[in-house]
Amino acid sequence: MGPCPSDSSKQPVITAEDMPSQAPASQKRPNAFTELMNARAKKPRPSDSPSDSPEQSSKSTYTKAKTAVGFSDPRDGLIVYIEHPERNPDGRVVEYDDDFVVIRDKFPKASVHLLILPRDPSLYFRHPLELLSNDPAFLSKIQTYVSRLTDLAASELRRQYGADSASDAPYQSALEAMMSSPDPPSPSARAALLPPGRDWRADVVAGVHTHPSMNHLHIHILSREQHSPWVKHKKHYLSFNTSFLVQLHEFPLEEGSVRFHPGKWPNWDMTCWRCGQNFGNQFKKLKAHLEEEFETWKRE
Amino acid sequence: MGPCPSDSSKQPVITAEDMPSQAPASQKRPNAFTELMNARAKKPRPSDSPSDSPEQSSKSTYTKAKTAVGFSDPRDGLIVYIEHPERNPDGRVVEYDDDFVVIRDKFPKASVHLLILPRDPSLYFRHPLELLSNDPAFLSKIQTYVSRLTDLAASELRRQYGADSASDAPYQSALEAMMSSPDPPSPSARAALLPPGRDWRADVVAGVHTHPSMNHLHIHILSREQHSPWVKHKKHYLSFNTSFLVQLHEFPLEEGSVRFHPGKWPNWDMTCWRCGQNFGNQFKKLKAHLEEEFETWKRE
DNA sequence: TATTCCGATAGTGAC
DNA sequence: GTCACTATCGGAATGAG
Repeated sequence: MGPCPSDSSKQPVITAEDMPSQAPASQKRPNAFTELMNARAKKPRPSDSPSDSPEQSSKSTYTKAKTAVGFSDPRDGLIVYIEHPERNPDGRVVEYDDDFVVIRDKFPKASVHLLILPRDPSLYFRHPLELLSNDPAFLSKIQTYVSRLTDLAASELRRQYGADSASDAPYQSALEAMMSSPDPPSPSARAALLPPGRDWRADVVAGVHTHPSMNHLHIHILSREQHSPWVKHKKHYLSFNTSFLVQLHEFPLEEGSVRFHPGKWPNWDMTCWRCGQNFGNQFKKLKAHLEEEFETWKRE
Repeated sequence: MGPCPSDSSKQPVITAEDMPSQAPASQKRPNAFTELMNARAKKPRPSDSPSDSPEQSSKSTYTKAKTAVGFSDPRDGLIVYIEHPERNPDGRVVEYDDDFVVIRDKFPKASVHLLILPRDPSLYFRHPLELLSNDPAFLSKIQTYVSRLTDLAASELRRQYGADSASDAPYQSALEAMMSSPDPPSPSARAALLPPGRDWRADVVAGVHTHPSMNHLHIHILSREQHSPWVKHKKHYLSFNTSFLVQLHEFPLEEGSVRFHPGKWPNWDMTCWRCGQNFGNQFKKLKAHLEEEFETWKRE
């Protein structure tokens, strides 16, 4: 196989072989991981028996109540993943268990963009800043997920851009040599034998929006380069590149923090995440600039 | 010849036969009139000798000075008609003499839209409200032109829409009978022999903009129906359908009149000139409504 | 602060 | 207050049968 052109290499083709060993994927059925990342298959969650979940009926009641009054609200679009990850709607489910579903964002704002969806109905409509600031146990669980999913996102960045990256070249060439050797090591043994290469984790951010527009609680994990056709207007960009995004490592917020009330944040200037250049309200110019920064960034 | 579809009958095809006798066109070389309305030919003005006009050289100097500093200002776009009507630029010249040039507006905002352009360079940049309020002799000359050109515009409306008009039917049928008689009367004798038909003059307005955007003094004469693809946005419509247009019959304004300072007129609501319906800022809806009103209006 | 469509609004550059 | 082009900003609908 020759190198892929950059604009045709975005299909997730992660395999179990590509999974970095530092990702404790074994906690969460790594096969489901990688197969779901491929949008090919999913596995029923072990506890998905029809009778064991009282929330299941109440959730259905809730959904029906919403549709009974009229039309469905597009802001409720995440509920189908939360209630029926086993259906793998739109092929977006990456993994799930009793507590969380992880999906690829339907309108990704970066090369990698995952959402963590808590499944506990009592958490659906909690304000993310309040919850993550006041529920240490929940925060801790999320941090565990985020750490592991950051590795997943980093490996996906490596898959997409490793061949273009100068600083990843040692890893890439060592991997190629290893895989073409007569007796390749097992996947779990590989990482320890490879040079570190580029730290793709540094390009992954996780956090929540101060005022989410999708109704159900969700945590974003995405790469920071913001190279995506779905970044279409100012608020798309600002919502991931200002304090409107509260990153996981910033929690818990102190009570009464100004972060709870960002004011007229859509009026803030847009500044390049990489070089800091200020583009004011000129979104198109920012987009053109991001295209240039992307080309430089991926070659780092 | 069968009846023309309404959307293909806009080409000016006025002939000398069509000129209403009440238009004192003979004062202004009616042949030039009609031929220029056809955008086919023009005649040099009698006084256009190279040496008899000191303004001519000063005007050329002015033009050169403007172009010398760089590019020409599109707001000076009327100067070519004023200085060189004999060239009949773009075929838009309707008539001219030593004092005025009459052209068809390059971006007509109605079925008929003429401009009167005074040729005296000392008047070019006079404020139209001030000039028409304080120079009775000038106002009088303009009124004479406007009266005659209103007749011309009315005859053009008759040409375009007479066949569709219920109230013009007596005129139209009498004209047809007259022209198919064995011995048709001369053009100048016809009007006295025809019934009046529809009063198309009532649909013609004349006036000036309080803050013209074209630099050289110009007076508008146009039909009021505002049916034109060049009416493209709110200010186009408001500028002819509010007190921002000062009609000729309103002059002279009293000194200190509020008409000199219309304030934030582009924020005013748009209301239908015919039925008074208020469209606020909804230009597209107004446009659709004007289309309906046009169909009714022309059939009156 | 979900997308999408449509339209109103605003700034620019023309030459 | 020209036109024409681009882009920004703003509201409203948004499904399913």
